[in-house]
Amino acid sequence: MAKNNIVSVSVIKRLPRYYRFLGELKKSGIVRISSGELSKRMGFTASQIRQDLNCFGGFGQQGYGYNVDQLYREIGKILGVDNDIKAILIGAGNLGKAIATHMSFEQRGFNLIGIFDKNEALAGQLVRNIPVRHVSGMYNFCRDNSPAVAVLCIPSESAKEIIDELIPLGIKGFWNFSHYDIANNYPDVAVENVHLSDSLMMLSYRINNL
Amino acid sequence: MAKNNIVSVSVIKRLPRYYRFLGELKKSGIVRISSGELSKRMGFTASQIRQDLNCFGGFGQQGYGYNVDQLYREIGKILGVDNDIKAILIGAGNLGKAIATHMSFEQRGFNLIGIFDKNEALAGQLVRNIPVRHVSGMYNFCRDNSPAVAVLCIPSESAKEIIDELIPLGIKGFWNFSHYDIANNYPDVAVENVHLSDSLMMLSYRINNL
DNA sequence: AATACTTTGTTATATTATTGACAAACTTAT
DNA sequence: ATAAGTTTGTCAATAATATAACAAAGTATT
Repeated sequence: MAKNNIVSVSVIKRLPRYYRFLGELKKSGIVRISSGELSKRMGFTASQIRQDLNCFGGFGQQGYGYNVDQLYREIGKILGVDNDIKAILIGAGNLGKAIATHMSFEQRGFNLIGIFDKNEALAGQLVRNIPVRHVSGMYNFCRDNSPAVAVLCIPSESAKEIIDELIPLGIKGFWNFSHYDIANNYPDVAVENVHLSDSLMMLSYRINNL
Repeated sequence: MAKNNIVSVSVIKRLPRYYRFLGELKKSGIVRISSGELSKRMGFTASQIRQDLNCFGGFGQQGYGYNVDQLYREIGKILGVDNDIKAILIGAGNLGKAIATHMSFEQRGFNLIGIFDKNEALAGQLVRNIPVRHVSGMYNFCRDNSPAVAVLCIPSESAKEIIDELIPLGIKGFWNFSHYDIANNYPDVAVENVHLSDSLMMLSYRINNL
C-alpha cells in the first residue's frame, strides 16, 4: 500500500532515527508498540510518527499499534539497508581511514570496494583489508567495477575536480566530508554533505547561548 | 544593534555556511557583496539571506551591500570562533583519533586538552600530541582542568553512563558521534548529535529514489 | 456476542519557515 | 547639488511543517 507521493526531506531525515529506535526495541524483545509509546521514547509527537509512517503505507493496526519487527524491516527496506551499492572512498588521510574502518557499510546497504589517495606513498597500504590505490587508477577502476557511490574525504581544493571526474564515470551519489559544498545542480546525482566543522560551530553557538 | 529575539534553528544552521562562503570571498579578495550576489553563489534566496542576517543586526548598507570582512567577523563572533572552550575527547578508537587529529578545534573556538579511553593498552599513546588517558582518570582531570565540552566517540552502550558522569563534572556541551541519542532533557546542556550512520542511510534512500 | 477500550489513518488547524514586495537610505555619476 | 540606480531592512503573502482532533477499525474483556 506504498504511497507514491513525494516525501519531504523532513520526513526522510527522521527515518534513520525510527530505524535506530526500532532496532533497540527489537533487542529489548518488545514485539508491539503504539505511536504514543514511541512518542514518549523518541521525543516526537505521536501524531508526527503516525503521519511520517503513513507516507509509506499503513503499517499499523487500529487498537493494536505497530509490530516492531515488521516496522523495522519496512523502514529498512525504504532506506535500502539490504542493497549492495558499490562504493569507493577517496582520500585516505586520518578521516578517510577512520570512515573506512569505522562505518558499517554493509549494514547500511553499501559495499566499499576501493580506496584512493593522491599520495603515492600510501599506495598498497591496507585499510579495512582494501589496498589504497593512487588516484590515477581511479578511471580504470571505475570503468571495470562501476561503483555507484563515492565517499569524499579530501581537502576542499580537490573536491570540484574529483567530482567532475567521477560523474562521467557513473557515480550517482556522494557522501561528502570535504569542506566543499557540492551544489545540487548535477542531475540525477544524490549528495549528502556532512560538514563536521559546521556541526562543531553550531555546538559552539549553542554553548555560548545557553 | 544586536536583536535579542530567539533565533530559530533553521537560521542557526545556515550560519556556518555563510561563514564558509564569506571566508572564500575574503580569500578571493572580494571586499563587498550584495545579498543578490551571495544568493547566486550560495543557492539561498536573497530575501532569506537578508532576513537571516537581520536576526543579529543590520550589518549591511543600502545601495552598497555587505562588507565581506566585517560580515565574516560578525558571524564568527556569533558562532564564537574566537572563544577558547576547553574540550575533552572520549574514545580513542579509529574515529576518535581521526576527529582529534583532523578537526581544527582552535579555529572553531575550542581547545582540546584531554583524550580518554577505557582501553588501558592505549594509555600513554600520543594523539595530536595529547597523551591518551584511561577513563578512570577523567574525574580528577575534569576537577583540575574544568573542560566545558566532551566529544563522544564511544559505543552507544557506554554513552549514557559517560554522560551521567560528565554532567556533574561541569560539562556543558556534547559533540556526540555515538549511536546513542542524547535526549535534550538535561537543563543547560547543549547537544550536537552527528550520527554518521543516519547520514549514510539518507544517502542510500536518495540514491534508491533518484 | 456485546461492550468498553485502544489506536490508527486522515483531515483540519496552528505554527513555523520561506519568498515576495517595497519604501527608505545609501551610492555613484553627472 | 541633483538625479538615477542599488540594495538594504522589514512587512506582507505564501508555502511547508507540525500538531490536534476525531471517525473508523481494530483489540480485549466479560
